[in-house]
Amino acid sequence: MNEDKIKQSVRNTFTEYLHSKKLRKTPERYAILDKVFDMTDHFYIESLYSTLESEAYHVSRATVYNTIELLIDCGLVRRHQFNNQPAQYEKITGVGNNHHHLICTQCGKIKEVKDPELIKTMNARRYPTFHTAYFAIYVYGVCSRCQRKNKKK
Amino acid sequence: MNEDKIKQSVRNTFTEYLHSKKLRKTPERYAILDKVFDMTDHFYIESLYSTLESEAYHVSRATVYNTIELLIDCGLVRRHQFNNQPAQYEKITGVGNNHHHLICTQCGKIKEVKDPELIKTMNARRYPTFHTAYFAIYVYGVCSRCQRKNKKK
DNA sequence: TTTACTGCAAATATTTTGCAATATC
DNA sequence: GATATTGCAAAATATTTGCAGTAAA
Repeated sequence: MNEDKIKQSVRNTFTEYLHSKKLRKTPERYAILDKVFDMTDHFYIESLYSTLESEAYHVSRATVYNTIELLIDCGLVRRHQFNNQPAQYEKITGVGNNHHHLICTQCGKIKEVKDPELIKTMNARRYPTFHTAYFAIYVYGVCSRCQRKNKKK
Repeated sequence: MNEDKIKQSVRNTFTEYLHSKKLRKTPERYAILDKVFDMTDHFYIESLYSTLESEAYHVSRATVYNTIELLIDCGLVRRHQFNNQPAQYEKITGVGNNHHHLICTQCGKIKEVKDPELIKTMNARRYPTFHTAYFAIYVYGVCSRCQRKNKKK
């Protein structure tokens, strides 16, 4: 699926969601959705906001915060929060869970890794009385770069 | 292992850590460590701080923040952060990873669940060039209480 | 025409920082 | 005695909120 088709598909998802919740289909919301899906990596509210600004599309921060909340609610975006850094977000394309995160406790760098077997195992898990929607796996440790740095000392 | 023995053991761990990093062994640090290990559940900096205050042991918030950072660094405490709530912490006793978390996306309630098989699977994972220290698994969904609430509507 | 949504600015809340006083090593 | 750590207050930062104006339905 190419980028345009993905965007069209997520726009449809969003439209359905807005419709079902009786929320309004404003140009701001679609502009934000589009920029979110231009992002190739994790992003912050601030980076999303300034990307929009840099392209001369002005929306208030309040609207960015508000819209991201909607995108999370309809499953198009997920939030991550590490240490006491500002919240990070990532777009969700296709199947919700297909990777997880390695987080370096020294430099804070985050790497996505695919591990289909583990994902399969996780998907098979059931917890009584709990309706699972999705999950997140964070592996903490020391990345190769920091390992090398440590050796030098 | 009873509570006193656990406390003695974590005090030793902390002392070794402070020693190895050439940090000072202040009474404030040990008082905070002790209160952390009195906590039976997840806690906030603020709840830890006010517990100390209520027992007439005064430390500044800055010291609480600073000490928690040390406890995380030496593996006695872990941080969690959901939504945009303040950071939550939990003490780590014995083996680091023996439970994971179910988080209700509606009411925000967090439940710890044991799932030894899954933990075993996770512990067996290896990621090239990455030195794993520990991991966290968060399962998001709707708890039983909220499921019932939703049905009523 | 109704009222949900937007932008802006102010408010809130958590965490961090600067600095003088104190206590550990 | 040197300096790491503390307490306090102020600052920084991220996010939320109130409100008046605008636009979607």
